[in-house]
Amino acid sequence: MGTTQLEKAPEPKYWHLRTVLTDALDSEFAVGEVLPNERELAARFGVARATLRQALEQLELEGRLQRRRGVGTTVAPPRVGVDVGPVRDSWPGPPGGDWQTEGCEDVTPPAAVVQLLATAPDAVVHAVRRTRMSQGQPVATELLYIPAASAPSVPEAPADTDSSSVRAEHLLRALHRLELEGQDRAVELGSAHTDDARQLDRLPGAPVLVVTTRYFVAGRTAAVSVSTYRADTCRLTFGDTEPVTLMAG
Amino acid sequence: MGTTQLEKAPEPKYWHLRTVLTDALDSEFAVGEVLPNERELAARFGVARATLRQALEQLELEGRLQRRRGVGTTVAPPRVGVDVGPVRDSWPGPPGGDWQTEGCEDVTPPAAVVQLLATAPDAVVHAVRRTRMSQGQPVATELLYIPAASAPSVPEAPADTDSSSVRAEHLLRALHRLELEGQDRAVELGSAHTDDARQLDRLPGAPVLVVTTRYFVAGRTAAVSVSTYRADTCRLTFGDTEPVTLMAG
DNA sequence: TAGTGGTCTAGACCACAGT
DNA sequence: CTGTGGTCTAGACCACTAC
Repeated sequence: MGTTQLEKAPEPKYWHLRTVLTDALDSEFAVGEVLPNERELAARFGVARATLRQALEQLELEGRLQRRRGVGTTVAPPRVGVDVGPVRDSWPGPPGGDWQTEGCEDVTPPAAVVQLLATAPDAVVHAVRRTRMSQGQPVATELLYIPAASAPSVPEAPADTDSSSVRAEHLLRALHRLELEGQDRAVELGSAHTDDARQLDRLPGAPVLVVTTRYFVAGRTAAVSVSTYRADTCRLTFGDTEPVTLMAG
Repeated sequence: MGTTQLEKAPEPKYWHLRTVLTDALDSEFAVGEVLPNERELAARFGVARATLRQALEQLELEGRLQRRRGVGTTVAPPRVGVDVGPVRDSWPGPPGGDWQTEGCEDVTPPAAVVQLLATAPDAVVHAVRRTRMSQGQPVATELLYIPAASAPSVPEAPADTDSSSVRAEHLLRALHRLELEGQDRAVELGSAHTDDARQLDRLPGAPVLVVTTRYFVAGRTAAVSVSTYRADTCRLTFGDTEPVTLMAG
């Protein structure tokens, strides 16, 4: 046998590159430091730029790198833990939190939401748009779908003079008057659509964690929120228990 | 002005393709149906294969498509909701669940886990490996890290004759004897490493949802589990409240 | 063996940020 | 303007599955 090894499946180059770069990031780079540009890195490793980029994409997805067009590739800080858990079953609102309500529209929600709300397929519901900030950066956008039945005090077609964000506050207050029985969450991977991508300062298709929350009132789903978190920078935390003394620096 | 439009930023081809294909999947394809191969699709849309593949990658990431080398691209079924929530604060175990314990090893855990366990950086801890099945397919692998202090009844260095999976059962039973005070979860995006990828029937680097759970006993972290779920096929559900009557088909 | 998706290349051009 | 990452191309070859 001419070959000294059986070597069934050679590791792909981009995966090996990812490993090498991971180790380099751990040992030789500081957070915020800028890496050499892609063309130089590719040359240095003896691969095509596309292959090098495949490795960088992995690392960006894992939250190790941050790439900005026209600027360069920098070492990303550790992911920020954003709390998504049920601190207490409660309605969304602006109680000192880091959420910021942007405004509201009347829309026919996507099919998945229609199914959760059990409304008519072409029914128009209120939709409050909010943004979540963390450490000065937007980390999530949210669309809170509120069927008209859940907010009867808010007029269907508001006067144009009624500011969109004022109306959003009305809707949230209307929700708070309902007695919340419980909620329900699901997390899945998605890709940022054009609007979300722009708000999150990402390109279309960027990986996001989509958190879908159902709000129950009187045995029915009174509202549904769909929150879109940047998957590269966020770690979603669920505090299932009362806060425990942190023991890890 | 020669141009009739301002047209600031034209949509990337791969993103437009993704939209077109999404609509096509919604209207013209059934679950399980196989799509034309990539070379033909690329020709049909008048783009290079790499561009077409960029769109397919998006759709696979979103759980709309399933691609298998040597076979083809098929329309994926809707994501399966796997429950990850605190049905009741409880230790992991095989109480009729869909978890299957594979065996155990003694390892020095990764830095992130060491930090959570607050053990010495080079300390060896027990690690029970489990796999979660759903609808006949593996959807997650898990490594449950148990410091020796949390399972004093299990010998440090077992006889080789002691089967790995038998020892794993011993470790789980030892945990069950401790009074669990609470738990803690975090979800983030990761990429499947070589071992996990193989167990999940994916390629290295495949997107996964990593669920990190801390188990608290006597005010300290008695164990940490790191579960790796296929991000393309799984939707993680957190039943924060007692089960509510489903109302959406 | 034939056909599929996965990897890799060596280019080109574009959009954007900073000067 | 220059330099960066983002998009796109037209090929080639490889690994795998199924017949």
